[in-house]
Amino acid sequence: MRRDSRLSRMLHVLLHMARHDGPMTSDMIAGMLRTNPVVVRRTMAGLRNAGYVRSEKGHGGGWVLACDLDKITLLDVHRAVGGPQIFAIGNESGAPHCLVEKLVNQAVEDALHEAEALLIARFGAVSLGQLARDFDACYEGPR
Amino acid sequence: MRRDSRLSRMLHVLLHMARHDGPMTSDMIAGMLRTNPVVVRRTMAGLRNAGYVRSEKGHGGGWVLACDLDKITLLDVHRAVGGPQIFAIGNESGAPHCLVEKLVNQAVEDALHEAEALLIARFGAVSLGQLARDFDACYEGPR
DNA sequence: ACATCATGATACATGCAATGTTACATGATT
DNA sequence: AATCATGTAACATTGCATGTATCATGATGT
Repeated sequence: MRRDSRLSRMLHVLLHMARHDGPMTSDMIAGMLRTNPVVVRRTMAGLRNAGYVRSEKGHGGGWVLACDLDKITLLDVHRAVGGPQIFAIGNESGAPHCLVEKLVNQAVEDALHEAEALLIARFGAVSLGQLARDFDACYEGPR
Repeated sequence: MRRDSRLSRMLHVLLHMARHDGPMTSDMIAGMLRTNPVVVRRTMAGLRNAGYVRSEKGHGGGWVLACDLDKITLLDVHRAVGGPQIFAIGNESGAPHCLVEKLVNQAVEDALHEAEALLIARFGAVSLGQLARDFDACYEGPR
């Protein structure tokens, strides 16, 4: 399976939207992401449903931010794009009949759950506003 | 993508091998895992290369443990089956041209690396010997 | 020797989910 | 009315684990 990059992509887009006057079209965004405008609309539909962006049709239309970047965390975006499976490894699907399998699955899942909890906590602790300020601090030089 | 269950499957097999006298054939193991003997040989080849099991051909042949379960951790097995990608999410493949993208990728990767480090540590801290003893304690009743 | 059993190895098929692509409908602006 | 942009549906592509078929190789038992 290919790696799911929707989170990164949407973070990338949202930061650019914050630094851009007026709406951005799906074509512009697709150019930035080196992909197809349909992929952009499909993915950003989740952000719109969550209330983070709005979209307008017609001349001068496109995508605009609908809330403060400080109100959005990485976790929010992760969930807005569908909250996909985090891990590529895991147990077989069905409930195990075998007691050994049960214990083994539990051991693996326990570790995965711990790692997931840490990841979710980290994602929840970083806001897009903070990322935007980090960017300014890094690339626009000190004042 | 389907979830990679080679780690769980191999742990399951190794614990059964420890509780089984004599070699186990790929057919027996395939029955336990509800899969195909070719899949078993393919996956267990990694364990053999790592020295955790041996395989013998012909009558009375099959798979046998080649070392103490206390010497094998979940991490060892994870690596022996190929040390596959842990996460289903991540950044786009190529190196980013855009500075915003660079920063965003870094933020996501930092969180992923932390979670991965925790998972690897947890996997490395659990031995198959310990799992076997846990099993006995749980399912064979107290003495 | 010879039949049988089991692994080793190769080649190809399948399933699944994100991604890519095409096509057309809908609504807003000029 | 023409143009622009999104919304949606349908289908193709890709990557990877898994499933499957087939034959070669080596070990064991008669």
